[in-house]
Amino acid sequence: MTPARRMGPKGSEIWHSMLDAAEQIMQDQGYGELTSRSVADRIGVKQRLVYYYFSTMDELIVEAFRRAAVREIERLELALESKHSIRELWKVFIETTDTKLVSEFMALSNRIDALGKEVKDHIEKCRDLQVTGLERAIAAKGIEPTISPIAATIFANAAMLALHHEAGMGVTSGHEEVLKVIADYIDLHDPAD
Amino acid sequence: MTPARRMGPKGSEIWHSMLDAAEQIMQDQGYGELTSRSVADRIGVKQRLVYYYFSTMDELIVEAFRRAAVREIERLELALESKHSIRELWKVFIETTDTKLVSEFMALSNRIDALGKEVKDHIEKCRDLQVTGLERAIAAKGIEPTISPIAATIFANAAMLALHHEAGMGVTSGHEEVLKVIADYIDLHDPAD
DNA sequence: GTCTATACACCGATAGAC
DNA sequence: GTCTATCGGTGTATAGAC
Repeated sequence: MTPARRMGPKGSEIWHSMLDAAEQIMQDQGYGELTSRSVADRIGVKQRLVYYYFSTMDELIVEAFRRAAVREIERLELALESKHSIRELWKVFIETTDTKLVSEFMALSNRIDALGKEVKDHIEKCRDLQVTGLERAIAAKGIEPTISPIAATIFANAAMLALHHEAGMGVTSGHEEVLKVIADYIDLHDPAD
Repeated sequence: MTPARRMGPKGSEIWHSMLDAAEQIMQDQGYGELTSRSVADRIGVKQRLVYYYFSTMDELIVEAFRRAAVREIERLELALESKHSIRELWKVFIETTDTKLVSEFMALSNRIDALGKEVKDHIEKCRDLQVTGLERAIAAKGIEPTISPIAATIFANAAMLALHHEAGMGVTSGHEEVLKVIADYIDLHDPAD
């Protein structure tokens, strides 16, 4: 056994700022530009320090995902407690999900096995929360759902990702129509008081 | 003006095989592994030759996308001529679209401007063909559509991308339900004889 | 058309001083 | 904790021989 390299504390201020930098780089330039040097440059330290806080770049990436995933679950759980949970769950996704970051992590998960596992777990956790919220709301209002809660969840999330993606490229045809379908679905299953 | 470097002919056999290699590398390993060396290795030539056929790697990537896009348009146009055009259009997407490749090109389009333009044009072209086919089929059968053709097109494509992605990661919950919703939509708007 | 050889930049990761 | 310095590897791209 080679002795473990001396390492910095998880959760410290600089640890967080490195993950912040990593997120920003992936958003702005894609994972191809995410390197120990680009992270260090962005927060004004030397490259060597990145390897004091993370043993490999892959580990940094996995930690960045894990932190972002925890945040998203917290937002979803908060929305679930709301009176208008369907509306709030949808707002969490449409307003706070960073679709660019999502794509980068999904692409990376193909070549970093540890990340693939994290991503899979996270998707399943999110889906459970959303479906549970939808089912509960439907049961409470005593409405017959037009399509199954799980299918509705998948359609809504997939469409939102696509719309964000396309908008980022300058394509917007049909977007209004899609949002209207979703809004109608919400109005039907979670009517305002 | 620096004189243009001597270049190999577009469309030659080896030109195509280089683009084939590029596609395969992106599918298997992601665009991070797409390099002049990996392309050359895969077809058994030396790295230098890639720069005889393409002036930069970005150009190779754009050409790879352009070739794939032309193929997809051809498949869609063929499907449009069919009697059951909705069914056939859907089959083109679900059976022949390589979603992994799509994601890679979409990610790349954020940092290669020339590619971004190509991708935007292609999305719009595909959407037009699909929507036209759907509208025509609906008019021919004299049916009142449940949701607008363009929204249906976007939902279906987005859902298919998401399902493929998730399946690739081992997530399959809710997939059957989504496919059933789409199948029902098709049955309703494009009934078999 | 295809090759050898090479320039130069940048990557991940480590040794070890302060 | 943060640094300087450095290794070996690999990337893009070019010069120029055959």
